[in-house]
Amino acid sequence: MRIGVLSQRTGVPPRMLRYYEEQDLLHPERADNGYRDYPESAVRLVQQIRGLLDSGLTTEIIRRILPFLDDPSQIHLHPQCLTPELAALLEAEANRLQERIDCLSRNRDAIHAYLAAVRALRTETT
Amino acid sequence: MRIGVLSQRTGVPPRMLRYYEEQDLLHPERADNGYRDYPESAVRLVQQIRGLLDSGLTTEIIRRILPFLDDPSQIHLHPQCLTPELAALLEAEANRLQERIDCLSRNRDAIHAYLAAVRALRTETT
DNA sequence: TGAAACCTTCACATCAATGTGAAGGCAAAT
DNA sequence: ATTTGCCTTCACATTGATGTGAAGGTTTCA
Repeated sequence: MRIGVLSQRTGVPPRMLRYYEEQDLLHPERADNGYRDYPESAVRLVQQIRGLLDSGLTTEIIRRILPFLDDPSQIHLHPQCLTPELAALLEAEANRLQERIDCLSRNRDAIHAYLAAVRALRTETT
Repeated sequence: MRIGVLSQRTGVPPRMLRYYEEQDLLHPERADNGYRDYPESAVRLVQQIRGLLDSGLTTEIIRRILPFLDDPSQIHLHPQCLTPELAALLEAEANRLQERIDCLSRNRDAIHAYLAAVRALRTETT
């Protein structure tokens, strides 16, 4: 699929898709005329990249962990590919994700608690 | 406490503490000589702001939800203060936090799954 | 009193992510 | 075949969060 179609299906402007490619997050094939040719799986991939970017991860970190996220080909799944350094990096990234999750969860809970408290007050005084 | 102390205790440079004030996230008192004077509670507040910023929230959104997050004085806790519009805004923000949480959780799980799979392979072939 | 270490404001620089426009080639349809 | 719309690259602008430095006042302590 071409860049315009992928853009429409993901809501991400073509300019950004080219930028993600420049950042080594996408690697579309090229047609004979030089046009980018994305596989069907690119739709989910772009959505995943967007979600991670929106969650405050930088393209550099995304580039590093992306190869290990729901990779269907599992080409990396050879034990000798998981050096201790790489394992440590992945653990560290997972921990940083967890920190963000905890932070967001706390604040989500605080918002809900506030709403619940006000509503309780309202019914109480009705 | 003065800005240098708060900076040391939070790891956030003074420049940023002044920026957060400019963005209406912090409101320190001023001493006679014009120096900023932060209360003890500012330490936790700054940590909370940092967590939210790191999680991809913008200062504008943080400014809007901050008054409702673990506010001990509960000065906002009057039912008539919670207009339907404000309630909707808070609900919407909570939902956006939830989306981020889900996205980060999925990717954290994917990393863990990858590590577990490689480790299983390793023991299997040992 | 003077030096060191803080504070103030102002201003300009940087960095990542994104917007936008120009100049030109390709493709599908009337 | 020409228009219309998409594609290409190149390049400069913007925005939000930061870094950094200048110029000057304050506090502390020797």
